[in-house]
Amino acid sequence: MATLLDVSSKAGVSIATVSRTINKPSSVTPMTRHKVQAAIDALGYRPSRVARRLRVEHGSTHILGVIIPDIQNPFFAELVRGIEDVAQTNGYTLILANVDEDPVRQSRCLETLRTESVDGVIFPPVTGENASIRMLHEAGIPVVCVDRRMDTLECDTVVTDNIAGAKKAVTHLIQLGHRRIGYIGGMPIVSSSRERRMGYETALQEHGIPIDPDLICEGTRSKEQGRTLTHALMDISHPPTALLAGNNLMTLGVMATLRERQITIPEQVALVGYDDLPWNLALALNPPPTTVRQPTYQIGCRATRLLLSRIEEPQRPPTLVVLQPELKIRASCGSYITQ
Amino acid sequence: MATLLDVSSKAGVSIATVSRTINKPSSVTPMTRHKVQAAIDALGYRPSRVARRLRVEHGSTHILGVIIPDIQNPFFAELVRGIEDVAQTNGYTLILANVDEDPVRQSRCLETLRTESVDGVIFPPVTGENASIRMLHEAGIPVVCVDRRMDTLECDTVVTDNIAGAKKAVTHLIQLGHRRIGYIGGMPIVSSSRERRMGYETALQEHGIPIDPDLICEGTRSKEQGRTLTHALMDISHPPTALLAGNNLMTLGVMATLRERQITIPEQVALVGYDDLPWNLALALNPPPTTVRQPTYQIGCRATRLLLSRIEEPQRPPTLVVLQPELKIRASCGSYITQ
DNA sequence: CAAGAAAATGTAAAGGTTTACATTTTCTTG
DNA sequence: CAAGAAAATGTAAACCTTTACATTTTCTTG
Repeated sequence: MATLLDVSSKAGVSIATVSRTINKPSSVTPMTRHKVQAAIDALGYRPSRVARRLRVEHGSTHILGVIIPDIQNPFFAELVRGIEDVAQTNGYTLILANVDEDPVRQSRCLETLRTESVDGVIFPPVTGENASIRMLHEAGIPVVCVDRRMDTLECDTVVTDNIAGAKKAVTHLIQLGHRRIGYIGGMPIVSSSRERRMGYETALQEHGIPIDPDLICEGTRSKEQGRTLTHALMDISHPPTALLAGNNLMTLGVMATLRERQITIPEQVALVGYDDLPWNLALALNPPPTTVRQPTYQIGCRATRLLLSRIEEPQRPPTLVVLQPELKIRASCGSYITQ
Repeated sequence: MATLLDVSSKAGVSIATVSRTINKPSSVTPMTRHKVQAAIDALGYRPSRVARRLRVEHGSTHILGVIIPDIQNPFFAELVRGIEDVAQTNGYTLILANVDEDPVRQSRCLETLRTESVDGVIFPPVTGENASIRMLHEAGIPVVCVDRRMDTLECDTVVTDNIAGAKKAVTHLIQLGHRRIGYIGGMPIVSSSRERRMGYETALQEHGIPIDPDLICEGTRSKEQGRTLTHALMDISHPPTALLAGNNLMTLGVMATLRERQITIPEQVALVGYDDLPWNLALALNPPPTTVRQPTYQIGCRATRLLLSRIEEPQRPPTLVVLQPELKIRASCGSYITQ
């Protein structure tokens, strides 16, 4: 690999001049500029980002860190895509790590990002893990929370309005005549699950429907859990006529279980899922499920722009961006039922 | 951020001793080791990977670059997951870039990876772009090709046996009695598409069925193309009774189009798709499609191990790993039909 | 054209680490 | 305990850039 020195000696100038030619061409005679450029081309020289990074004090390393539970979850894939697109157009590169909600892996990854001195980090936090974030804070590395929020707004955050999303879903079911509506959601430590449950309860209350604890099931965000919880819910003495599934994995679990139990959707049980599937894949499902769709790609974009702006202006107070989800009505709720 | 110097002065030793304590504890008195460790803990010191990388000559930067068309494609998501898992357990970090099959974006990304002096790169090449790879070669950065192969085996490669996969699929259809089998595949510049078509043709030949060019459609790997090509194929005078879709996006496009045209699967047209869907999502489709399943996660793992071993031993001759795909028989081909 | 200002270029330090080599300390053994 | 070997530690250079400051060149203008 050619270095600045190689170029400078080939061009017959000092390394400072070469550096300047690259970073601030206006500060250099057209003549030198030309000579240097020729040398650069001849040698195929590219500045080492590593060396550059070491030198430039608070200058950009132009790397962003992204930590997510699992890239195979279409929600996070879409999120990452949004992040990467904005990052790439702004000349930033992405470091990606999957941590499977495992706190050990997570803190190891955050540690790595710190030692890589990335310019910023985007990740969905779990309540109470402010420690990791503070660690980054102290190292002067800005953080943007996505999808979930912290208890206190310590850093920029981009989420969707989960309460509104769940409320829309449940209200839809109520308007269709349902009174016994079950909720199968994720762990309440993650803020989004908590909020969705809150939206569920609010919608019921607003329509004067009592909240029946038997109809509320919470577990981890896995498909397996979706199955188990569905079984549990359908086994109670007076089972629900409609279900709200708290995330995409659970939606699939619920659908699979109902199919197994020969319970038809929407005839016997109506279903609204949270999180849409990519590629209009939902349309290929049987039946195409009505879902609460989050603008996931947007979340990624906004989060990244927020991060870039904070890198510019580190002292700006933390911002909270709340995007609105949308109810995609498809076939899993049927049409109005009487009573 | 505390530096070596901070630690050394706090511990009352030289920076060299601190460095040694970290990298080769055996070369240091238990007593100093203890002092240094205490200082490190007190200061929360972590070595800067950036500085380390600059110094260590051909030592590891412990970063791997991964370039893919689109992380939202479940195939690549699964691939990346395999890569990341192996990387992470070996202490490597991943840089990820989506390039949408765009050569400009791709070469820009490869350039970035070079200037980041990553330890190695994993990516699915397109025929004829050996240039980019050579560039990395010259910079001494090893490359592993996945999913697709180059014309000449210049670097380690991990693929599945696409010919065998397509052949299995088509043979299955032939055994079910089909004679007019259409092929809707991706662009022949990518080796996997080329090979799948080859497998398709071979299977027909082996059963003495003439190849009808009208039944072969090729386009980009998008869902839209899947739609267009399906329309084209079903509009010919003597349309096929069975279809092989060349990749996951196309499979979905085909299914959607057939549904639109009220053509039932498998009654009116049998279908085999290439690439399975994650999360057993295929089971939720209507009908669950028979697919050729690649061991995608495995590909990622193998590729990464291959890359790590090459980093260890740069001179080893290039290896080709071919994994076997599997035919997942589900409902989209129906059962045997007579004639 | 002189002289001072402005522009271009050069010199050298700094950034945080690793490591070859030099120096000091500890150990071994006669 | 002396003296030489072995072990531990220290010193300083190197990795490649950027950039403050110094120096040289070019330009401006009276």
